[in-house]
Amino acid sequence: MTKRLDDATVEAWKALLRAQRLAVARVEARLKAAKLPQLSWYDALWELEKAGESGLRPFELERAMLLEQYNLSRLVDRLEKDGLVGRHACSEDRRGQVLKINPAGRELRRRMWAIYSGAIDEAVGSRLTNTEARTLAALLKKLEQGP
Amino acid sequence: MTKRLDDATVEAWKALLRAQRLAVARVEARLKAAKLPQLSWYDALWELEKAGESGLRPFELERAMLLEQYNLSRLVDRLEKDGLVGRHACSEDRRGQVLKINPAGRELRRRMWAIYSGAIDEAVGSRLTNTEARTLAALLKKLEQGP
DNA sequence: AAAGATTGAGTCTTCAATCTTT
DNA sequence: AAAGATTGAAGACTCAATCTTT
Repeated sequence: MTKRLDDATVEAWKALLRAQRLAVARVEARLKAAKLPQLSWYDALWELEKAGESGLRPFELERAMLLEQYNLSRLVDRLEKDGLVGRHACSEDRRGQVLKINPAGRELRRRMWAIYSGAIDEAVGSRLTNTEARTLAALLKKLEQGP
Repeated sequence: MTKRLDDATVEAWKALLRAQRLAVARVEARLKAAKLPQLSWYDALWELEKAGESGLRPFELERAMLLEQYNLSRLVDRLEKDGLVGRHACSEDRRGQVLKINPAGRELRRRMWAIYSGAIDEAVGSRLTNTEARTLAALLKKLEQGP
């Protein structure tokens, strides 16, 4: 099935790039104004907090966040240096590690959410009705499907 | 007007981040496999090609592309170093310049489009009906509105 | 003072190579 | 050989400071 690239597709592509960049810029600006770190830190801390006591292997976090291996490795370096997460030996597989969030990491994530949630509402919630937001989410999820 | 952050909004936000990252990664991977440069090069070349003989001032291109000034300055450095665009003196305002695309820039943009268009179709077109694509574009455009 | 544009230094990302364990 | 993870070097981005012209 080789469909010709049509106008509606190009419009959707362009709008996707623009809207995401703008929305992320608005949210990041709010975090920065509150002297808080970037979104990627929030994502990592939140995944680790959800994982709880058992923590996550780097490759699991990597997949959850859609990051490259080396990229995650460096993000964890920074989080660890700031005492937000810990790298622990992995008993099942001696190649690997287990990442766990520290109390300071939970605390920072909480402070970030206070700002982040308001920023999401401003960037998305205030611009769409509830129904529109649901429709948008459903359409975007269709784009995530493989391959 | 302080609306409570609702579930639909959060879902839309998360889907926006994920879908855009995935789609851009897919498209960039295709360009890279064809040994072609990044999307930002395409955008800049296309804006300059549309502008034609009169070219664009850096600040105009900057606004069209949603880039910071310093960021654009460096992108233009790279395009210029590769002989794709030229910086010309501006007669109206001696602080400024005029950017114009070169023949080599037009040629590269054409070669990029051959890959890029197929990649957009794969990342977006093949996953949505025509109607869905139109709906998605319309909803995303609502997110672009000020302030 | 404000607008157009650039730059040095620092941070983050990417590429390719590496190391260890499976 | 393949999977988990890291690293040096190079590329791109960000911040704050700078320079010129308006």
